[in-house]
Amino acid sequence: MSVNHSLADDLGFLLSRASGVVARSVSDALAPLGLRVRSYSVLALTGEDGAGVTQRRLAVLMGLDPSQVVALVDELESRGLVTRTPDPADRRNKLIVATEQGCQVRSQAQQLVDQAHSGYFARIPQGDLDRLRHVLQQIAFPDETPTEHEAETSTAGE
Amino acid sequence: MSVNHSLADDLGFLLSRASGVVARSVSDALAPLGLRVRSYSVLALTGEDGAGVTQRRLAVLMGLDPSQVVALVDELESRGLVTRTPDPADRRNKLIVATEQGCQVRSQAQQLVDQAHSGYFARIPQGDLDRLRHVLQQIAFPDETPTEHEAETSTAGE
DNA sequence: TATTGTTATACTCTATAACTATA
DNA sequence: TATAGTTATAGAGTATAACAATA
Repeated sequence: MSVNHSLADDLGFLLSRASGVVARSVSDALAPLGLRVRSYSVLALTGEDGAGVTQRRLAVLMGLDPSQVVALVDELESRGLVTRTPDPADRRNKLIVATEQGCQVRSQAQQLVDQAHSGYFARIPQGDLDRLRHVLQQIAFPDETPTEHEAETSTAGE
Repeated sequence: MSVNHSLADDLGFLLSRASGVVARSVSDALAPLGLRVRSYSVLALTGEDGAGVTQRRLAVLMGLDPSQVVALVDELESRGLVTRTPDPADRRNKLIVATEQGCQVRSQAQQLVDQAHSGYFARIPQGDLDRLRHVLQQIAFPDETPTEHEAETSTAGE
């Protein structure tokens, strides 16, 4: 399994290159909104649960150290895009919720991100993209049992 | 194509997460050899052409700015793993060639990288990995016509 | 004692401009 | 002039340890 390596065939290298290409494109697309990939991710995640997300959960979901989340939330909060309120049930938790303005910026951002993505993904068949998504999820979250939030994608082909 | 975003389904996000997971693992695996992902890539690329590789070409292949290549080559050169000699045909070019010791370290490194990769890729069917590689190449090198430098590898795939 | 968030710090990675030497 | 390499620098991303507030 380790014969005649060409770096252009190395999956780790290709992941890094592809990730960089897309991230740069997304970053450029988000610049007009004053967002970067990370702050966009935070904003996107705050929209997935109306009750709010704890910073700890943001860190887990984004694969970051909790200390890195602080500055991201600080910035969004100072711009009035999210609020940071202690959870009444457990005051150690801070619940991050998008403001109305934050929701507006988020949907604008999602459009821009989609445009940027389409520049790279549009030419690739939808089935390939679905398989790509599935495989990437396996790599990115190796511990997750796929049946948890995935039950429909059954590749099992050829 | 842009409905009901969940970040866990966002290809850009998944690329970044997966890339980070694998890169960290590879980086840890290479630590005993005093290499990081970047320096390993340089070393790997020097092995693909016996005549040597120019720094400019390294920069293009790795998607880096030429100025970033300098420090990488400096480090490998100071460790005696590569040599940096002016091209007699065009003395602006510096040809980077792996030394004998560099070749030894490279093959050790490739084994370690393979082990690290297998931790993530082994459970994924080979056909899926081939498709993944192909799609990633399209994303990472959108301008390339795949037949250009893929004519000789003839991996008997598809 | 354990957990959430926070601060501080250091290191790596990335991006850019200006300089040199060769062509 | 144009290109390959180099230097310098600033910003963004990443990793770690220590601390305060709360459970």
